[in-house]
Amino acid sequence: MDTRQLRAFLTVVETGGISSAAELLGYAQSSVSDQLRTLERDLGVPVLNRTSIGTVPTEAGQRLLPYARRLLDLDNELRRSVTGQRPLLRIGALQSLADEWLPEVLTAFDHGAAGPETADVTVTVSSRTRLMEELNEGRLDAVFTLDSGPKYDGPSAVVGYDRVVLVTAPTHPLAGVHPLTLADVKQSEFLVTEIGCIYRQCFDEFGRDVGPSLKIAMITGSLNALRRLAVNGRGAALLPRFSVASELSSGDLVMLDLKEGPVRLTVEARWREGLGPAEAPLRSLVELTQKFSPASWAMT
Amino acid sequence: MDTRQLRAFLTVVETGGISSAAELLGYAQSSVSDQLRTLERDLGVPVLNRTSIGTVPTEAGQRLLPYARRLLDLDNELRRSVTGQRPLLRIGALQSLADEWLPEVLTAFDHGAAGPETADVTVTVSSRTRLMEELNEGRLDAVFTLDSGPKYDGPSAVVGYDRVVLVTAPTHPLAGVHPLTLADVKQSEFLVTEIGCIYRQCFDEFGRDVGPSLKIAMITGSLNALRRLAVNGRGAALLPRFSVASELSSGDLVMLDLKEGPVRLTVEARWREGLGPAEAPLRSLVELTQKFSPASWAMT
DNA sequence: CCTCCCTATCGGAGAAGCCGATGGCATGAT
DNA sequence: ATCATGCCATCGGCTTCTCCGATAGGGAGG
Repeated sequence: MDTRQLRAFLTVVETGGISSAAELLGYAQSSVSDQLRTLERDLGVPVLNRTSIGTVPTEAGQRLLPYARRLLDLDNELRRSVTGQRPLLRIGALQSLADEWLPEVLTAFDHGAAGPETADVTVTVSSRTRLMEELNEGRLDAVFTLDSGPKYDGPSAVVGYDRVVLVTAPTHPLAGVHPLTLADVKQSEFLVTEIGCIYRQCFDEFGRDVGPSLKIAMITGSLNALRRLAVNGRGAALLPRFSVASELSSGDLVMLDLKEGPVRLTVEARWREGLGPAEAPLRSLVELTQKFSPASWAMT
Repeated sequence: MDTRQLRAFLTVVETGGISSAAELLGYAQSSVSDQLRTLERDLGVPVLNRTSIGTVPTEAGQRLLPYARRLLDLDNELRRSVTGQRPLLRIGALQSLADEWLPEVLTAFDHGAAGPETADVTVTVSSRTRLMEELNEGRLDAVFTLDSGPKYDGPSAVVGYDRVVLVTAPTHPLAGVHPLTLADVKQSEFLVTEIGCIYRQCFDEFGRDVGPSLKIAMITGSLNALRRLAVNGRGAALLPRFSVASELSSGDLVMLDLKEGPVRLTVEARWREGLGPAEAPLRSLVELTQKFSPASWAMT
């Protein structure tokens, strides 16, 4: 049994085909085919169903899948441990968290941690659903996400809270209205992100509460673009407060004092069991995140 | 990375030399030397210190050791899972437990368990210290031992209790004495096992309580030999009651009613964490052992 | 029916695995 | 000191495996 064979198998399953796996791995197609044949001869059981449109795991292959992942993980962990490197902690986060919050936490972690609690940290930015996929498939060790989504049955911890706020540029018509009513809000145009994004979800919930008449001025996939548009007075946006913390403090955006609608958000850390040497650093990091919540994170 | 290389490394460490490992594995000495060189080239770090009297792991090799074991374990588990075999549960036990108690428990387990709680069970008989060694090194998944010995920091459960009894053949002079006093006992000659055995420990404790004048008639390493000697009237023996249960019920041995000295024994199950698919069967087995304690096991 | 994409197979070149034999090196006995 | 012993690395050889490019088969979709 060879890690190459397991990696080949895993890549075939993940890419859905032998040819694509071969290209990804830098082998000839025939070589991967050979490797798989060797693996199946070794195991005594076919693990892949080859069809003319692709290759999918058999029942035995599905049983093999988690083992292949664990073995390859263990192989990486082994190499780090043997060569005396620090353990690797692969975390994932939503873009907003990765942009506005993780950098400070991670620098604090780098400076504060010591002994067995240090680790090399990689951060992967992705959507909530993809983050959970990667966590479940073992490509990530831990994720930080804004709550919601299906239940997670692994270990987790609440890291902090935030609320959703309605922001505009200070020059925006709504910015001077006190107090602000829902009727005023309905006049304005909104900047929103694409469906599936946490911010879009907030907006949709807000829309359900307020009524169906909210006007969408622009849809963008990039959080930074959306913020810049708001700063330039192109409309209002409904966002977690921490994600516009710097704009609020610099005055580029103002928070409207609307009583209705603000949604409470929970920032949660979720991780895998059996992390090995990365477990201690992760726990230390999670504790740090809980202590680290800046003033702007407090629930008001 | 290849399982052969890891197996070679592990065998070298366990046998203390490359030549011995090669012989054990069925390779030529030069082949194992090659395998190790390949492994070290792959890892980029020397993992073995070769000397003219043997080979021992370097610091990096000691870090490699637990990973090698886990990987090889995982490889075996994988093969079982993929080929649809039941998980393997490797248990170890003291000879007395393996002889007098486990057979019935295991047949009950075989007949009663179902679904994911079945497993192929292997039983290894060994001394308490070796059992704990093999458990810690991952060659056994669980052990059943009579308590005592150093603390164990893994999961464990008390499976039952027993007491130590003084037995002789019914024809033995002591058998007719009622009530029996310590003075009577000191007249008799004892059959004992070798140092290190649980029975010998009972005897030694008894000796400390009674006084230093106990007479040893014979020392034997075999529990069966000791029992047959007792049955044939060659002396008295101090043994856990369950280990002579059949002889007591058949009348081949009688239990002397000595008030002093009986020691309480705890039968304990200890197992590893991270058993994988063998965990559910083990828990089921442990529960079964707790329910299964026959009447003769009750503490009186 | 033809085309396209995916995969298996084949033959050859190169690499790796394995072996037996040899030699170096430290230890321990003579 | 010297020799013998046991351990390991190295070398040349044979075999086997690995990988590749090219080719062929076989279903899906136009």
